[in-house]
Amino acid sequence: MRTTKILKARGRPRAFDMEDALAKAQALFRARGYDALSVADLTEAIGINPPSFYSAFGSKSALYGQVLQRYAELEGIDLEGPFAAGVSLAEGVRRLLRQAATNYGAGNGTGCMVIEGARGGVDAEACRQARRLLDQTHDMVHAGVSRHAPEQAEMVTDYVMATLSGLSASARNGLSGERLLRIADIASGQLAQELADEIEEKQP
Amino acid sequence: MRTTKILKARGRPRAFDMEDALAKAQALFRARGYDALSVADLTEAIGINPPSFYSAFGSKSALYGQVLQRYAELEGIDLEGPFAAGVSLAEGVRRLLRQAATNYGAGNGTGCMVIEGARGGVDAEACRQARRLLDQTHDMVHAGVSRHAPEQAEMVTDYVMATLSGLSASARNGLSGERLLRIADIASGQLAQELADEIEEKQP
DNA sequence: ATATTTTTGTAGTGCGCATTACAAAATCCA
DNA sequence: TGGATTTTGTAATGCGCACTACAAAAATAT
Repeated sequence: MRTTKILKARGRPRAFDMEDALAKAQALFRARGYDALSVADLTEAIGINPPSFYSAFGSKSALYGQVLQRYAELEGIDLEGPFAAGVSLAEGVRRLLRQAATNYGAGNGTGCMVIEGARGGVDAEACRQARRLLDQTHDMVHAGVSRHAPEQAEMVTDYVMATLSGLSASARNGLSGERLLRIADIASGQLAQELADEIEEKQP
Repeated sequence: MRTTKILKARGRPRAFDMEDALAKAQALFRARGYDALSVADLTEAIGINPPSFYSAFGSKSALYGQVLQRYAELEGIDLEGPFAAGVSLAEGVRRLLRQAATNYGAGNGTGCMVIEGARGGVDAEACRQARRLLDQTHDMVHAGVSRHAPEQAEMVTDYVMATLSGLSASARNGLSGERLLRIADIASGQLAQELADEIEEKQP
């Protein structure tokens, strides 16, 4: 709708494009992380001065939160499809991990913004903001796994989240999309075997 | 030997214990990372003033390098045993990952100091120092794997390094040693399956 | 036209950081 | 005892950071 922008618009109009600014901030935060990116870096990249920055975004931390949300919406991986009805758990995990590998590999060595942000550094509040999103991801994976294998949900979720972290770290270490996909394939193949063994034990 | 300390010792003697100071610095750097730990934090923890700090360690970065080395020697995982003769590749990887899980879990939510340090943040030089050690680890894993399966060495090494990163991240997320071990078991089981499949394909 | 509202540019603010100048103190060597 | 050497404590230094005071500028509302 954007009624705010079109219908009203009192006062002096903004001299820069908001979407462009958010896109640039997202790319910078994703590449360098919260702590290593200064407000001066941001204002220079956007092409504005500090007062415009604070008037538009409130604070560095607030912009980071907005950008994290934007990243999750625009570039986050699909957590519903892989656990939909008609897809086995092993196959769902395989799809999830392959999707992550492709996604992280396409980021040009940046990995996942949420996972890397949640690892934290100097600013505790920024870390918390990323953690909130990562916790949401964790809960959605847990919910999806629970529908197939409630008793092993914690174990499988632990494994999936650890593998996502490993993929993101490997992406940041410069691994190609192909090599990331190979990691995802090994990781998901192993899980199929593990799940098959468990079923065997319970239904001999 | 410590000849330097006992035989010579000109000038005013040091008023603090060097080993204690290094141990404290190691614990702090491991828990908080390089950027989030200030020299003021360090001097306060050790119980000295800045001039003593710089006289003893040179700089924050130099102390970090020394402490990283110390960590690798004292708490690093064994990269030789798992790839020794008489141990299959799958079993070697299983031992390596279980060792890492136990090690990272014992760190009280700190994960691996080298892996986390290499992820970087604000200070590029500190990141490079950790990276150097992580590259050494990578090369040793690669060499160990190569002796068993030279053609798949890159793939297996990628997988092992990614899993180590995932375990370290999971440890920092607060997972218990038990849950980390379960992740390590699934991950090593998955690789064993993959390796078995490859052999099947080549010797049908 | 005038008042109102919002953004803009210039030029700062205070704070925490790693690091250091300096002189007194504590040891060894002659 | 006196000179050499190193560490110590006090107290700074300069720098980069997130953030802001202020007034001019650019739009709408009446």
